[in-house]
Amino acid sequence: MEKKRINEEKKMTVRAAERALDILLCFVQQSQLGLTEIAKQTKLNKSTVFRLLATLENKGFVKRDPETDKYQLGFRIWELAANLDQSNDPAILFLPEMESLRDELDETVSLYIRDGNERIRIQAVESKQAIRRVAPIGARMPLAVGASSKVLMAYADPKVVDQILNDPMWPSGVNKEVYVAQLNQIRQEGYAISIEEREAGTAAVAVPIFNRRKQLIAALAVSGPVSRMNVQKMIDFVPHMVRAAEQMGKKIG
Amino acid sequence: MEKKRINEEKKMTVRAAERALDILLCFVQQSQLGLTEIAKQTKLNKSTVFRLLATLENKGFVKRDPETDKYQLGFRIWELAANLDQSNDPAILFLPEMESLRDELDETVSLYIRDGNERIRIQAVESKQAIRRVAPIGARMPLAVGASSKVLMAYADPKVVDQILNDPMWPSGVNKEVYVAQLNQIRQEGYAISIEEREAGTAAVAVPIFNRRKQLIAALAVSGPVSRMNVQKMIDFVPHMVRAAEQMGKKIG
DNA sequence: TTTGGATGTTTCATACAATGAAACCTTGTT
DNA sequence: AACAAGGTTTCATTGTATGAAACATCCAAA
Repeated sequence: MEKKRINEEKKMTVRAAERALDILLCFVQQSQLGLTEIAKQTKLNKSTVFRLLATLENKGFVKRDPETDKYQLGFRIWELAANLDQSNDPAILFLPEMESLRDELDETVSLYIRDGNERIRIQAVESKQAIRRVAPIGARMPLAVGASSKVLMAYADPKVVDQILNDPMWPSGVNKEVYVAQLNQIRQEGYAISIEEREAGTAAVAVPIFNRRKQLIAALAVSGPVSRMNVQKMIDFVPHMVRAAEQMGKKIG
Repeated sequence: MEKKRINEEKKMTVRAAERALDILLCFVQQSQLGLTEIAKQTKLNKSTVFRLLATLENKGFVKRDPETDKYQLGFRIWELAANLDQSNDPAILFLPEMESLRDELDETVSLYIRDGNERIRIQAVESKQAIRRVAPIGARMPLAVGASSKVLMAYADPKVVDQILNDPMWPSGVNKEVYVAQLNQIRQEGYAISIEEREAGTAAVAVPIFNRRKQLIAALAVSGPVSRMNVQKMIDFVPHMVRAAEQMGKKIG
């Protein structure tokens, strides 16, 4: 029962998986490779390479070029690459919570910040339902309409609100008194709802995200087609959204 | 007696590698995942996931977010994505035509190929309308239902059709006689229509794409919410789609 | 035609690598 | 302090990944 003490460091890795990844990495240098070539580069047995390639092909990570019969990377790499971003701003930082919320509520979740007299959608994760609210990241919208706009305004500095209300660009169709009254109500209730306010067919509910100093960071919104989003349902969403917003707030310095 | 036993479904794949790839694929849907979450999704033992993740991390395919301590995709995915050969891939080659078609019809356009007894959406450009058919690339669907499925089957090799119809996985709810009759009709008319066939609320129309030798390359589909997609409208789409499909076919060798 | 060399594929016995269960940490919450 | 939840490590057992070698295919040269 003697123990092998070859390596001081214990490897807790899986050899077969390691080899599969090594094979994938061969394609960093060359876009097309034959089985034998790969075996040579990786110093693995041909049979081993054959089976691992079969596995990779099976899962769509590599495919064979019908012309040359050689192997090349498959579509799965695109799928993965699409999900690759990271950084430190809220748009990235809050993504996990937004995804959880999307999974809970099954509707599109968006994140907005104010920029001047507009709001910007800085992040979004969409519902997985075939018919869903689609939310392009980076889109700019007026602060006069929409649930998220009102949340951003309700918790903004009063001076800023004043300035925006008196901006010549403020839409004449939106009554300022009514609007200010809505902001008061939103501050009391902690959420805002809009139904086909900015966009036909779409309804949304939004809550504020605060940092630890109770300063407004962003607005978190859930939106979908009016056919699925009645008022009661949106009110039921609020506690979930508030909890998510609190988690997000803790993440910020 | 039988000389050719095509597609002896014998697994020549490596389980450990398969599982590692399954773990990677979890990140297609979520950008960050904990070990336990992954174990749940893949139905693998925690220890197994731990070791495979260690392997993936070691090779740079995943890394841990210092903040959340969760796993996310690593830099290696970029290296691979940079080397994807796009030149002869219909999914890339046909993108311009698909975008034009989307702009013409203002509904989501998808491209499907057959893979075994399934179809895969290898490319999609979505309608710009807020409420739209959303079409994740890479999605796999059964060949038994849906407009694109039937187009792929209608123009497939009869032997292949036979094989798929007799596959034990064929859904018992789909009558084969009716199905085959539909395939005949599709061949005559040159297009297929489905209304809430595979997915509630969604309708689609599909046409075949042939290469110069009149071999089936892929199926081109336009889909949207049933509220916008009535039968007459879809029939009106067909000439536009056929023209696009012909352009695409010419692009292929 | 035969020969050879270079690919890719399949078979098989065997060793040992991968595995699941359970114990063990760590961290945060009540 | 007790608990829960996520992550890590250990260990015996087995079944799977493995290399060697045979087989198959192709193509080009003799």
